[in-house]
Amino acid sequence: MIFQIDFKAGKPVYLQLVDQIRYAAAAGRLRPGEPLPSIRPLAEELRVNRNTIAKAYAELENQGVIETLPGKGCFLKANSSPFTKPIRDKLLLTEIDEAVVMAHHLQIDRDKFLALVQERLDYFERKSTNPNGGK
Amino acid sequence: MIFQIDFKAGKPVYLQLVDQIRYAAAAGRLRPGEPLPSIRPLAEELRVNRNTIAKAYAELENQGVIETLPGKGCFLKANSSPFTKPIRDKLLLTEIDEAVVMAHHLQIDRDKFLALVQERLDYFERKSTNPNGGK
DNA sequence: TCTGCTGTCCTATTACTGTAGGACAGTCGG
DNA sequence: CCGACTGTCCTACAGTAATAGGACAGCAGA
Repeated sequence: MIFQIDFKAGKPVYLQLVDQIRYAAAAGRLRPGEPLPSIRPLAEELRVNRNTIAKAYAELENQGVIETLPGKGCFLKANSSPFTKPIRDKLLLTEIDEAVVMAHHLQIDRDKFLALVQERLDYFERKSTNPNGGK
Repeated sequence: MIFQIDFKAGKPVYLQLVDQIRYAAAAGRLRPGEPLPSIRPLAEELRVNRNTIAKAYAELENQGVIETLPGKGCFLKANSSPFTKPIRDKLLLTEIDEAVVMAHHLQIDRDKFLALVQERLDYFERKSTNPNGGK
């Protein structure tokens, strides 16, 4: 599990980590129960303070993506999403609307958009179904 | 054209404006060539500094959503998106992936997700085709 | 129990971002 | 040409967010 941090990306390091881990989980490159890299070694490898990693992990725990076992480490959760159904619906709707609005402004027509969505769904599904999905 | 600002939303006022205007444009509630509210009156109405509105408009101009005619005002552009095709593709792909990853973590299955996407496409298309789309 | 690992809390500093007010430039109608 | 409107630039201030280092707590193996 290697992460790519871009220090001149403008985006906070801890958020880059959050994104990459969420993405990796959705792509099946990280599997439920699998341990995440421990905070200190990862911090050293990425040349960042430990608290930066800790903040990313804390955020992921809030989102229900990972869980922390005191003294043992952090692990990818099996059943994500601690949120109620109405909240989950709203979260997803917001994301979808953002994509749809973006498509409008980029002048991407409906068919092309739908094709792209299916392609990405395939991409993630294939990866997360295939044990060697990662790379 | 009325905007709803939530001061305790945590989200910056100028970004709330940007979102609402992008959304309104995609929904056809704002039409190409149509003038946006002038900065000062709108600022007064929303109880914000003019520069907060100006910042939102500047951001929208960067995104190619609106254009500014010096001394005259700001207007919704007809052909949005000043970006090259590869950049546009990347922008859209990022949005779509975010939605797909979100769906994964919320445990929304493929069919439900696709149905939601179509529903939102319908929603925006209907609005932007119907002159009284707004409300 | 001691050592070395795990994550966590508290605190401090730094940098940045959001917001604000004053002065300026372009346009238009009297 | 003057006044009232348009948006813009510059500067300043305040709050917050990102990052960092020290000290602490839980677990496991020697």
